Amino acid sequence: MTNSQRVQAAGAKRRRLMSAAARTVHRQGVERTTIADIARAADVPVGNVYYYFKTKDDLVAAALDEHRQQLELITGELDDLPDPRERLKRLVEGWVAQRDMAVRHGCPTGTLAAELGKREESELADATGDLVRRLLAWVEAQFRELGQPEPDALAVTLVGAYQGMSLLANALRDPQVMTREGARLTAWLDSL
Amino acid sequence: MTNSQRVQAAGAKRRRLMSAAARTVHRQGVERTTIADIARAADVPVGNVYYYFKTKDDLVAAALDEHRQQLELITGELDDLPDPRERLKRLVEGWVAQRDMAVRHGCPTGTLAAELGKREESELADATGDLVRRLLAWVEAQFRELGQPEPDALAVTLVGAYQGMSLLANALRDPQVMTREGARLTAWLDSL
Amino acid sequence: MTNSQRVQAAGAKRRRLMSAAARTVHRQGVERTTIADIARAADVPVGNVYYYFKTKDDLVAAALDEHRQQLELITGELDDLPDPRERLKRLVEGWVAQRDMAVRHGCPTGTLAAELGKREESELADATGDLVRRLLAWVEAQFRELGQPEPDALAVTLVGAYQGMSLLANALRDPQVMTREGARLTAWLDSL
Amino acid sequence: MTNSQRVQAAGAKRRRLMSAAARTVHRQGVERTTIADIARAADVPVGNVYYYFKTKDDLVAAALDEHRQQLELITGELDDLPDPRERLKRLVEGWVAQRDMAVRHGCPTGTLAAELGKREESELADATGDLVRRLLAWVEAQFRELGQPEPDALAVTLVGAYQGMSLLANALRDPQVMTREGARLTAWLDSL
DNA sequence: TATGAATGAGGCTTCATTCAT
DNA sequence: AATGAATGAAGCCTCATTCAT
Repeated sequence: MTNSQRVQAAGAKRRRLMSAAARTVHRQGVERTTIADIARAADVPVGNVYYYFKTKDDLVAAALDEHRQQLELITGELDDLPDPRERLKRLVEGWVAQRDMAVRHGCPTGTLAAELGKREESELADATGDLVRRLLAWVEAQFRELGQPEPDALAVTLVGAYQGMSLLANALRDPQVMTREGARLTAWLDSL
Repeated sequence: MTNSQRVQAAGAKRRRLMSAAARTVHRQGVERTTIADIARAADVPVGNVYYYFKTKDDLVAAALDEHRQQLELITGELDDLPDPRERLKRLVEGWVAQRDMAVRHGCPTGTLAAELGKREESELADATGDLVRRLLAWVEAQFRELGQPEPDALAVTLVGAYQGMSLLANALRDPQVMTREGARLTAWLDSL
Repeated sequence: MTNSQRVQAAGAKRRRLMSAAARTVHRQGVERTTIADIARAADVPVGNVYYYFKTKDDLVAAALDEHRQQLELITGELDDLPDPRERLKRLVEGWVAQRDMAVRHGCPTGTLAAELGKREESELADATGDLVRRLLAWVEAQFRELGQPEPDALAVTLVGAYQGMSLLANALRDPQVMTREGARLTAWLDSL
Repeated sequence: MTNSQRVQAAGAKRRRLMSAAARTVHRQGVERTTIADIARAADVPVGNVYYYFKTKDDLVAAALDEHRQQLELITGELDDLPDPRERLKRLVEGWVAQRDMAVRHGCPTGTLAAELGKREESELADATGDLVRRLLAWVEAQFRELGQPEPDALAVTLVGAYQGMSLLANALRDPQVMTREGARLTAWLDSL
């Protein structure tokens, strides 16, 4: 194995841990996820986890970062579309497409925010806030490009609707919540 | 102390524990709340808690029940209003009035749903679903009384908006989310 | 078992833990002593230790307190002697009598001071300092009663000699260090 | 890099590790010092430490050796003085000159002895004993040269006083202990 | 020799739950 | 019913040591 391969492998391991952390925390919640759970999911010996992340909170932060990357990937792709309205509609489509995930575990970011939001003076709570703000900012930019007044309020409405429908779909174990609300949001975007 | 007083005191203790469980779990989340936390908040010796609730999950169920009682209290009062539209608007008003709580700890039911929704095959998850359904049913009844088509979808929209705005207000630590979205919902209800 | 007996038993357990902590820490040093070591020595289940002491440092503080009690017991008895010179000579005698302990593990307070003195801004370091000061204060009082000038300096000399001879006896594994130095100190006290 | 340069560099690394071990262990104590601490202080990668020292105990032994070298350096220089009394007085002077170090971390050898002396059947304990004996032997030689009877006992007294005053200075965080006791020892040496 | 990475044993601590009165 | 105390199963984290190259 060459040096660069080793570095790559090491980077890969770190990334595996980040992804495993994101996945496991989404499925089980922060507090019900143990380091051992994440280690197992990443196929890494428990003791070795601490070589990459000093504390469990660091791993949770990494999970947040993973979601941030996901977000940027998605919005980055949507940015290729010429029409901001189309971008928003595709965003909603994506949410609906993931409805089964929402039914089982809720929105990854939203449930993380709900759990971490209870911590006071916490870096993790702040980081979750940042992540949410990032999504809001992107959505707001689309509304602004559409020439809408109060694009920030519209962004809160749209993202809030997504959070609400994910939470209800999860609580009711009903994917229809996602499809129906998704359709409503799409219609609403078209009506603007 | 007479026998009936003792029974009453015991009932009071149980109720104190329920209320303390609801309050503490709302503030800290299920997993970060210990039995000792609840016992302290209820001013009940730890060992005694188990006389009233066999397990921690039972206490969480009791917290859910406490929220259910709250819900019934509120909807019961609203039912006194003659106009269903007014009832819904007052409901939204109540949400906005509690914005500081939402900012600090989110919606009690919603955050509980987010945390418990991760559990599979869990009575607690089911119970949370029931609680959410109860609210939805009441809201749906109002929309039906208003002669709206698809009152169930409208209920999901309204309650989802509440869940979403609570989550965002909490994540962003911003009460304005509640006031602005509240105003929008009120206007929407007026427009129906 | 009556209530008072139970309380007594509980107190006894706490005291057993304190004594075990003092003994074990003296024998093994702070860092090489585990909570499990102390629990075993006190015949208490590990988990139960935390009912009495919140942290390991608390247990070490308790060990210090145990030594403080020992010190007060000893000086209290010596205070019954009418002559302060005699008191000091008996103190030295006591040190020499314990020479085998010194050879094996050094002076309990001194070795604790050596180990904890490395911690900066530490309550334990402060507590050790207090304990040392207590002994110094008592010795100083005797020298003052003897009409000696600079009784505080003499106290430092005497206690310092004790610490030094204990350390050397331990390092050299030689009880003679204690007897010879003890004799010298006795002669010195007589010469004042 | 030539072969000899490499060997020299390697030797330098080894020496750097020894010195770092001595310094770090003196500051933090044996058990609170990690291999990583020493590696960092020596600016050597952790994994590389084991090329020079097989175990942590070997590193501690190296620290002891470092102190032995220091001792020999000091006594070697003092041996240049013609008068043994002067040599001893200068030794004491050196101790007092280092009072701030004593206040912060105690005597390097003494605190090591206190910590390692608790180990039974330990090579490290033996090695510490040897180091102490070396100092005693040198001091004893001076007293012998001065024609004092029982030079070994006098050596124990002097070195013991040093250990005692270092320990007290450290425990009380008071450099005055060093200056006052140093002055007393100097006067004592003059009086012999 | 040099080095980042890996490994696993063990220590501290928490906490739901049970026990003895 | 009431209560302090007891119990033990985890969970998080550290660290000496080893490995692979």
